Amino acid sequence: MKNKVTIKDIAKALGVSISTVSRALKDHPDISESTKTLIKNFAQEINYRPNVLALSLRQQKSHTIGLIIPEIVHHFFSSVISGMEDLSYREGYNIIICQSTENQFREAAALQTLIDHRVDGILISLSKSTQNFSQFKKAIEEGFPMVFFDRICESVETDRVIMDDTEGGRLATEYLIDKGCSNILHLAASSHLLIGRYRRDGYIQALKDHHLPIKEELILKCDTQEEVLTLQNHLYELLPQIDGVFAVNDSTAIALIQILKKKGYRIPQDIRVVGFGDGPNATIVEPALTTIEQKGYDMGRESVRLLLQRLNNPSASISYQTRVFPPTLKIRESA
Amino acid sequence: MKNKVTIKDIAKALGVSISTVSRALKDHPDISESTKTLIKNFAQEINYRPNVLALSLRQQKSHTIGLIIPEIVHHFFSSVISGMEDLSYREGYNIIICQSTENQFREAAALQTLIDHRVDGILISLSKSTQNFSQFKKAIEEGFPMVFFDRICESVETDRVIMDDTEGGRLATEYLIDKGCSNILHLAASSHLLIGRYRRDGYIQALKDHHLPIKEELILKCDTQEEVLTLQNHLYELLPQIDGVFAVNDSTAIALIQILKKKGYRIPQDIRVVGFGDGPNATIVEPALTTIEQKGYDMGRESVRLLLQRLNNPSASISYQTRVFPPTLKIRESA
DNA sequence: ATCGATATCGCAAACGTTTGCATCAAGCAA
DNA sequence: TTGCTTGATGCAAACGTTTGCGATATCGAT
Repeated sequence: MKNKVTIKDIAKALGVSISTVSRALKDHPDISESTKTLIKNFAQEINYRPNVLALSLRQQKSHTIGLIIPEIVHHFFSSVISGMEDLSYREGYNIIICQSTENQFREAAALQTLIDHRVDGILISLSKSTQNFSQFKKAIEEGFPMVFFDRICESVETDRVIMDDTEGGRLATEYLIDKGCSNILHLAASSHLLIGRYRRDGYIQALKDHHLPIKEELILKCDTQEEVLTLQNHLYELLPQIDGVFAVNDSTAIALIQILKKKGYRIPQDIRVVGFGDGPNATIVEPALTTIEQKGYDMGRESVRLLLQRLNNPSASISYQTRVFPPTLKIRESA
Repeated sequence: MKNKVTIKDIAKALGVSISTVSRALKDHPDISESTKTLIKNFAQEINYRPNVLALSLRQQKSHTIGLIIPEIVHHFFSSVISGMEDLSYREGYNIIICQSTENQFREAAALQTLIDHRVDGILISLSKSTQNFSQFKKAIEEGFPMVFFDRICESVETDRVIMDDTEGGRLATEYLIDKGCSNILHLAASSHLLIGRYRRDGYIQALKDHHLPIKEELILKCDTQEEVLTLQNHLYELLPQIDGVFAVNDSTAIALIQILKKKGYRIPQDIRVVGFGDGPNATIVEPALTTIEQKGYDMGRESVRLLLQRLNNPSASISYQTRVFPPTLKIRESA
């Protein structure tokens, strides 16, 4: 931060004007070749680097994009970040990262901070607790480019990158049915979380498709490892009547497998289990988890692709797009 | 980014000067209470937000810190990021994240980008491939605040946050010895990676302490899941003569356990295995992995604490500090 | 009435760039 | 010589702030 050399220093040292230096450095045709090389060489020599802050202020463009993410320590999300970083790096953008920790107030603060920082656009996956979307709507109405990924909100019109959660839920459940299960427990996410609702919808649809009864008591809100443990006893009571489980994510599926095994259940012989996510744990648990693959890295890339596309299209000509990633069932041993 | 209201707009609307608005908004004593409330209310009303870019440029301080990290998708590193983000959020700083993907050129580019962005300081964990540290040294000499964490470099003098890897390696190995192992294989990281060397040093020290022979052929460079698979045959040849394994990280330990089990070895009865890291996988693999705990979140927090401490101490008065986190052995079932 | 103190406020420079426009000299045609 | 074009460069405003200093008005004290 100290004694950084500026364009002004170059001008003074070479006895030319600031504007000449500026133009020379970016090959403006008005500047003679001789002064250009003179200035360029000198700049190189003293290791001149433009001040991005000043640039951003001047051109009203920061080449920075903001990211709001629920939890960084989460395989899916960190994969998403990785994909985002990779692509934006290639495109000359930087990412400012904010973690909402599933807290809507912190999420709101993050949005404000990012806007204050004049990021060119924002990538966001909603926190579980967010119920009020007015600030997002307002930002978008004001023309702030924003793309929602994974945890989106249907009521705000904008670009989106999601996967087909309904189809994922359907696929998972149908596979269980095909394997002969008829009493399938669904460990679900909170119903106001869209992805949770969709996955449940898929579960229900598969049951309907195969003319199986939908039993409310077999849909249990339970979407974390911890929750599996707290609901342990209730789960044990349910067990005798079920022969398959579709869990809303891998970690609950795995936690469930662990307590099932402790009770002596054999998987998949006694109970079949399928998860959602296909994180690295899926191949470590025994039996290896059959689960829905979720392409975090690709979704991350696609999100910034969509954002940049909008940034580079000055006019709001193109209508909002929704990219849907198809789910794939990774068949392993647990079902 | 569009029609953002500025301090100038407020001035014009209220018929006062720009400086008055600026001072009023920050409670400068020169401004009368009446104009203060007038201006503040108006600013609130039209939802004025200062332009952080302009601020940063003016005060030569961006309230932003740069992070260079090898791989985001890695439990330890994502925990570190999480801790960093949490603390810097509290302290009013933002984080710009760059991923080196274990590539020294990309790492160098990231450093330059961050400096160009005038971040107030940099947090970095070196890529595996980095051998040339001149740019870091230069940056530090120029007074750029930088703290290295985990993957540090001894030859550059700066603040550091590490864990006692030697002690970790010693602890792990000694535990194996205590359990009766005398032929212990070490799956090691590349020796130019400092943490790899230290963990190996700890391994050797434990052997020496207990008067066990150090066999070079039992130290194998193998630090990823993939490498375990490629070295599979070589490992199988080694197996008959060993009764314990200390792996440089959890994922190799787990990969090893998996191929051991495939060969019919019982763990820990036939071979004891201890890992390093204590990620979420450690409790999923069977048998649960005995491993060295690595406090990523805390190390992340401590890193920004150290950095902010230096930022807030204008003079370079305080000498460089190295924070060392003590390792803890998490005893489970694999050893 | 004069003076100094005090309270309020505005001017303008500065942070590091970019860029429209003006300037100036040289060259050339008439 | 005059006038016009062309090539090369500099001036200054602008991006949105902060801040040292000067300006003005008010007021009590002498």
